[in-house]
Amino acid sequence: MGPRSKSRRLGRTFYTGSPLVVAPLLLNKLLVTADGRSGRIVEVEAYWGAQDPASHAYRGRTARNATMFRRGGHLYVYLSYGMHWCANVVCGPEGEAQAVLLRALQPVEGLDLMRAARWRDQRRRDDRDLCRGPGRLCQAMGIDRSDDGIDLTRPSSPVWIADDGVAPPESPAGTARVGISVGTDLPWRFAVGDHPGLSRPVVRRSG
DNA sequence: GTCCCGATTCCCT
DNA sequence: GGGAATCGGGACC
Repeated sequence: MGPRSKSRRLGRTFYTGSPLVVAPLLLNKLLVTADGRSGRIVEVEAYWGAQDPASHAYRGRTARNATMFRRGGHLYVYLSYGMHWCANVVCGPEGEAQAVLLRALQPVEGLDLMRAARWRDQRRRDDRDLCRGPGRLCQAMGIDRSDDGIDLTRPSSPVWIADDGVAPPESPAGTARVGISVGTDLPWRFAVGDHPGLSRPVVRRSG
């Protein structure tokens, strides 16, 4: 009996909060694909629309970021460095362009599909690298731009988010976001503490 | 039209 | 720890 048998959907209201509320609540939820892949969300980052210089929406609406401006509960997918897809959970009300970047999953189901999607040569590979990093998790889950805009609240969607009863961490510490050049002082990265599948170790600022 | 660079990953050292 | 890969968006002329 796999996790999906006891999973339930998250209602639209779950996604209407701000990214700083939704991001930590997404920890320990399951990202599930229609072909049987699933992974537990262990690392996320909040992006706050027009207020956030690191956000794609900082300079307004474009064809690429249009999905960010929809109401919460949709999937925003974009291409990074010309070769990696990155998946975001849109949250907040319509027009706010708030989103949560999914940075790492703990693989749960469909690991064979994930391995096949990630690696042509399976030798010398570590399953901890399947979904460790925003580009890797999209490759493992088979997510690309064709999934941009799908409804994450529907179990019938190609990708959706399920709650299988595992609670999020009680008070995950916010730490600095990764891979950006502006807004680096904002502690908007949230992770399940000490999880081996994090894209990077959680390091709190000493100052 | 041209130019720069990115919410990254991989492989080598 | 460093550099290459790779390409679309957005700024600017």
